[in-house]
Amino acid sequence: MSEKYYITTAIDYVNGNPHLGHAYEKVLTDVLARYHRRHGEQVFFLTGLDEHGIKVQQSAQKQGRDPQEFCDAMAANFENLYRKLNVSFDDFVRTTQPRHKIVVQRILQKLHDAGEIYKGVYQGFYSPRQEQFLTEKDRGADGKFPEIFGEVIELKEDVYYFKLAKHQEWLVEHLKKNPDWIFPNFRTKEVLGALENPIPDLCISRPKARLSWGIPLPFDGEQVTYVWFDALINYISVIGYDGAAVSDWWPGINVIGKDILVPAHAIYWPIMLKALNLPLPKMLLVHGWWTQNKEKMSKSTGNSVDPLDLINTYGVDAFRYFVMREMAIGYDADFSSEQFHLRYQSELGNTLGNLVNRAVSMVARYRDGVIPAISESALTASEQGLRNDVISAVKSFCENMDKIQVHIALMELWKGVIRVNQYADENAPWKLAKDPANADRLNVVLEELAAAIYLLAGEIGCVLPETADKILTQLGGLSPLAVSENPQWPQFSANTKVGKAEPLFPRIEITPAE
RNA sequence: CGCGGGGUGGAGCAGCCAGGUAGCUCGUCAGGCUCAUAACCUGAAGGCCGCAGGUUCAAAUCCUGCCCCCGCAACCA
Repeated sequence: MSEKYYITTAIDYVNGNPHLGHAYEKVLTDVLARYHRRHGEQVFFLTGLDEHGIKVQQSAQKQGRDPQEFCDAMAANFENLYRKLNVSFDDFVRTTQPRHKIVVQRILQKLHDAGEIYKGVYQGFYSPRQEQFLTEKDRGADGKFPEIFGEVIELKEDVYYFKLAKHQEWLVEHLKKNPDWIFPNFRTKEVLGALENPIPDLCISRPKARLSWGIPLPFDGEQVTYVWFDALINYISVIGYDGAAVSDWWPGINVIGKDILVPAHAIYWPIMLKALNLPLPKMLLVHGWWTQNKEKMSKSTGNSVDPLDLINTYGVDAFRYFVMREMAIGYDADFSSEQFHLRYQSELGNTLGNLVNRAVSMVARYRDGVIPAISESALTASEQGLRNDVISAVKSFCENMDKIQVHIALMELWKGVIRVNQYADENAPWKLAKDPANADRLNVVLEELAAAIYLLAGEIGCVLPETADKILTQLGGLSPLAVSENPQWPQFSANTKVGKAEPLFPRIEITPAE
C-alpha cells in the first residue's frame, strides 16, 4: 500500500574523473532516497554512467584500448567513489549494458515506425584532425577556427532526426500549466524563454564510419544513435519498458544539474516521452553548481575539488553534511576549504559530536553505563519543554525535507541538537551527581539526554548514515526508531547499557590547504 | 533593452514563490559551567535587508524603474 518513490541521478559521462559536482548530486539524491525509505515509501534509486560517444571512443583510442575496456576502468572510479559516499543506489546503469541497449533500440524502432524519426542531412564545418563538427562558438575572436582544428572542411552527411518542432506548443502549455514541474520553479522561466524561438528537430544519429561507439539504429545498420537519445532512456530502460508500457516505478523524479536542463531534460526528454505516449517525470529537480572563489570549477583552471581528499581527511559524513548544509538547492554555492573546516569543527564536532560524547560519558560515569529507567510522573516542566522542542525540530526537519529544502531541514534539526545541549546545562547533571539525594532527578536528566539523542539520530541518519549508526551503537546497540507522523518520545528497554564514548567528529587541527 | 540568478549586521550565507518577532555558522565583548572533542550555556554590541518610487493597516518578502556582480546562449553535476 506504501507509495512508490522512484528517483534518479543524471548519468555521468565517463570521459573524465568524478569531481565535487558529481559527488554532490549523488549525495543529494541519496539523502532524498534515504528519507523516503525511512518514511515508509518503496524507493527505487537509480544512478549510473553514460558510456557511449565520440569522446570516449577517442580517449580509448589514444590509450590504445578497447572502448569497453576503457569504460570499465572509468566506471570503477565512479562506482568506487559512490560506494565510499554511502550512496544507497538500488541499481547502477551503464549505457553499454545489453539491458539498456535493447530498450533504446526498441524505442528507436517504435518512433521510426510512428514517423517521429526521419532521415535528413547534416551539414556543417568539420575538423578532420579533431574528428569533430564545429559550431559557431568554436570560432575564435577573429571569426576563424583556431589552429588546433587544423584544416576545416564543410561536410554533409546523412543522419536521422527526431521531430521536436511539432510538440513545441504542447510543451509550452505543459510548462505553463505546471510551473512546479521543474524545481526550483524559477527554472521554468528559463525553459519558456528558450521555447520562445522555434526549436529545430534533433539530430539523433551519426554515421558508423565516424562514430562506432554507440548503439546501432535498428532500421539503419550504418548509423548509431547519438548522445541524448541514448542517455535519457536510461531512466526507463532499467526499470523496464516493453515497447508499450513502462514499469510502474515510472514516473519518477529526475535529479539533474542546471547545465543539462535546457535543452536535454526540459525539451528533448518530455517530447520523447510524449511521442512514446508515456507520462512525464514527476519532477525535474535541478541543482546548481559549485564554484570556487566565485568561479566555475573546471579541470582546465585547476580549481576542481577532489571529494576523495575531503573524505579521507574528514570522513564521509562530514562531506555529506557539508554539501547538503552549504548549498541552497537549485542555486550555486561557493566551495571553500575554510568553510568546510568550520562547519565540521563547529556544527558536527562541537554541537552534535560533543553532545553525544558528554551524554554517553555521564551515563557511564554516574550510572555505570546503564541508561536509567524513569517514570513519567518524575518529569518536570524542564523535560516537557525539552520534549516539545526536540519533537518540533524533528517535525520541522521533515516538513522541510518534504519541500526538498535540505539545507533548511538540517538547520532546523540542529536547533534540536542545540536544545539538548541547553537542557544539559539547565539541569547540570554533573552537579546533581554530587549529592546522592538528587539521584532520582539525575536519573531523569540522564535518561532524557539519551532519549533526545536517540530521537534525533533517526533523522540525522538520512544525511549522516554512518554517524547515526555510531550514535545508536554508543547508546547501547539500539535499533533505529520507527517513524510516524507524530514522533513519539523514545523509551529504552530495561538495562540498556551504553557503549564506549568516542568522539564522532574528532578535532582536526590541520589548516586545510587552499 | 537576449535569458536567468544574486546584492541581507565584521565575514560567509538562509529567509523572499504562500507580506506581519531579521535567522544560521564564524568573529568581537562580558559572564556562567567544568559532564564533554580547550568543548557547552547565558547575555551584549553590531543591519535604515543595493538605490528610488508604488501597492498595503503592514514589505527583506509583492509591483515599477535604476545601479552593480555573476552564470547561460545545444551537450562540463
